[in-house]
Amino acid sequence: MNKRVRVRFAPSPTGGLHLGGVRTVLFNYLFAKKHGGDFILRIEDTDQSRFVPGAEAYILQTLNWCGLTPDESPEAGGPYAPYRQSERKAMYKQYAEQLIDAGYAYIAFDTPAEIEEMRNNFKTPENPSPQYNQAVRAKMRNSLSLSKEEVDALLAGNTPHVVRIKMPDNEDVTFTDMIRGEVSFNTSQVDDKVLLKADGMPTYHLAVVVDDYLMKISHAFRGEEWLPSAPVHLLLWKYLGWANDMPEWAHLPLILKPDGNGKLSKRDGDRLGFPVFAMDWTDPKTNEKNTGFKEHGFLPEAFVNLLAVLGWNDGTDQELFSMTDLIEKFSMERVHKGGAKFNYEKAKWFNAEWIKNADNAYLASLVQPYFDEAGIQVQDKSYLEKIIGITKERCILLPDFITQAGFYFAAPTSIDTASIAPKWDDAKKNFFEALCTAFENSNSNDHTVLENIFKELTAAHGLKPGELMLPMRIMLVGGKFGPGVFEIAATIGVANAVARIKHALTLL
RNA sequence: GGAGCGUUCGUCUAACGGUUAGGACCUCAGGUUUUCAUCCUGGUAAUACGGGUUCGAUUCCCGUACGCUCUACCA
Repeated sequence: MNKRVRVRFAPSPTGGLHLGGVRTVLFNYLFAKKHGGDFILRIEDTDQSRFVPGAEAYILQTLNWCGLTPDESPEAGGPYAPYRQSERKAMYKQYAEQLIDAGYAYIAFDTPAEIEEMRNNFKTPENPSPQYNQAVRAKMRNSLSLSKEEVDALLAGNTPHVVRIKMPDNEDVTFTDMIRGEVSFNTSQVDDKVLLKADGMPTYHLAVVVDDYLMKISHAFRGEEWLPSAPVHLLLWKYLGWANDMPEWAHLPLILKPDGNGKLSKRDGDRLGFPVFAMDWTDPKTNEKNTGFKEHGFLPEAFVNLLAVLGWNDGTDQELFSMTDLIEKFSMERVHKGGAKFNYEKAKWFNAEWIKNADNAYLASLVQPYFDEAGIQVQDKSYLEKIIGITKERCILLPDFITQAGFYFAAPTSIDTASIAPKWDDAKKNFFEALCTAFENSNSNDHTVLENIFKELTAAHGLKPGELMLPMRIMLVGGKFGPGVFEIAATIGVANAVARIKHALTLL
């Protein structure tokens, strides 16, 4: 039982990656890295009708942004290529045939209309959605109910058909889930799932088993929504003769919408005003746009952190974890069984914490694009880093730096004169005019020098510093926010400060 | 309808039979900051319900309720 740890994330390329998907990746990744194993990205594109161009590239970009780069993938290749199921199509057929030959599967010729008819015929109040199972399969058109001659004739005539698993009657299938412990299903409750579709493509059920086997997957982690079909997969591993190679399973809890109940969906984000995708995603078919955590101004470290503790903790009070911490401390056994409601307020708190603790140069590189977009010119990189250092504790999301730090680079474009005007009078106006002169004469960029000048002048004018600080702040930064006024004046330079005060004076 | 899974403060969670049921977010009240934010101190707030087992149950068992997932030639 000392086989190499190999795990996979196997999305279908149908759209953007949302919180739940990224967390599944994260837990896979953490488990693999903790055990020195491999993390594989496999694209499950067996449903051509749902294929969305660009989705695969998007998924890969997202993983890279999060720092969850796969060891093997369609792009990176690897010893078990190809990693797209559509390119592995030819492999699945032989296993389907193997199952038919062994009596574990059969060929079914029923058309969608015939199945629909069956469902209508067998529908009762007690059983509103009849399944294609052992109770009805004898009444359908398949290799179990038809004679060999009929089947051969149908096959010779190229009649469209699928391959279905023949679920045994009343058999308990039990397995150990790493999160849930022992889980048990009775085969009578599960239907004869289609294994191979009429177009020759495998369904998820066949493909996941075959590929996990061929790719030597040691642990299979997926969302809780897969639990009910687990017995099908278990049986397939057994029927194919691979029982000894079967991976260990863990079904991850769902991430729920913040209000009400149910799985978090992309619609919830727009409805409640927060991102659910990792990065911006525009559906090329519908042009529907969903915003991402990245573009909202989240640090990837914060995003990974908040996802990790949504359903997992290390048993201590620690909440802030770096990727290195997570790799060291993660364990699947400590993952919760129940779903967790997503809370955007807490998510923002994680980001604020990460911004406060981040390296200034690193933050500068992340902030730069927002400044570019806002038209804020940065001449001196080290100046930017310095400014970020003194403003980062007031920022929750990266775009907050535009308002919290932008005034260090250019005079504010809008000045909140409305907050000054009510108490404005000539005495104050005279004071600020005198202050400009005094500042100019001092030619000092030392905040204590400037503060002393300011205080001496207020005394000379018979005014109180308290009623002049706020107006000065607003003149310098545009509003009621920011670090200490004299620190700001000293940082932007006394000449700039004077220019801003003079400009503001013309507006009052 | 059926099957499976789940259920501790509003939210995320800790407590692997014995705690005044702990922490964090949110919120509220103070303090620091002559702005705002940060920061600091403190408060409110939970074991779904009913039975067992046990000297003792948040914890183990059963039932009930509620919720979720699945019940496709989608994953």
